[in-house]
Amino acid sequence: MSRPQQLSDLQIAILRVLWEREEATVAQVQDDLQAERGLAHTTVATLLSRLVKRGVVSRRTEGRQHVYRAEVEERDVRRSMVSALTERLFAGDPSALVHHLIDEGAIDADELARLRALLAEQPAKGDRDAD
Amino acid sequence: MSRPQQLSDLQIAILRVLWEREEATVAQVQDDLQAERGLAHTTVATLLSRLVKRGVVSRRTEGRQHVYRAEVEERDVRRSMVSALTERLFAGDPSALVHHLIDEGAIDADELARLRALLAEQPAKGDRDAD
DNA sequence: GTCCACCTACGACAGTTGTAGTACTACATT
DNA sequence: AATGTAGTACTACAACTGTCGTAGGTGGAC
Repeated sequence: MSRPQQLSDLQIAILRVLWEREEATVAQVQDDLQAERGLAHTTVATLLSRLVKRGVVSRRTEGRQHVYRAEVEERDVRRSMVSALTERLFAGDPSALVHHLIDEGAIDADELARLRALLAEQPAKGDRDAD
Repeated sequence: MSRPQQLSDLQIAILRVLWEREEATVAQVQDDLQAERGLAHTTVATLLSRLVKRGVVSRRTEGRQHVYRAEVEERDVRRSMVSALTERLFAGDPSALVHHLIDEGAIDADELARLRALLAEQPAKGDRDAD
């Protein structure tokens, strides 16, 4: 179950609302996305339906309204999308991705320090296979 | 210039061939992709044309053949795609992405050690803004 | 009891992608 | 010269995506 595969920008934006709210109606999703994207109510409804059809989102009917809920976890989506990207662009080597980020200067000094700390406390996790 | 935007899996696969070979004909690209994807010659030609049309790839005519060349650098594509992903999934925080990778255990002990070393030798690159 | 306001369902349409066939051209070989 | 071959151009088509509009149903306000 939950093989999130690849999701578009908009689809993720919608999921983000659902993740935050736990459950949401079309109107709530539309509202939350109003700032970044002014989508018509029906557009949001359509998107949600399509997401339901592919099992990424589920819904329950409450009165004459549908209440939607994400069926995939943010963590899983992150995992699958990051790993797809890593596959495509970094020959599947996640540390090459990290390398890239550092090289690009995408991570500022503060964050670098935090990462150093994180790495320091990270023991040999290599054999942690349990997933 | 070169605003690589988002590229699909296949498009990147093609670019990868061009990056490696510097220049390539349709036949060469098809050949190199033969293993991972058995695409018809015309399919590859179509893909390349579309890439040319959007400026990602250029071509030069040599005899009755076209010789294609990538017009975007791998590094730029990586940058824009990674940053788009970071935006979407990690609220634009690259270190959250690194955090995720480490959390997932995607990076094994060896690589972790290498990253520690990398981080250690990485000075305050925070003010390196030149891009 | 009527009518409005709110929702959903469905259809539509344009643009992109993956995939490939067909048509056309031009070089090379006999 | 005739023909085969290799290569490109163009067309096509199905899926998916982003975007809505319209139609239809239902509950609430007068």
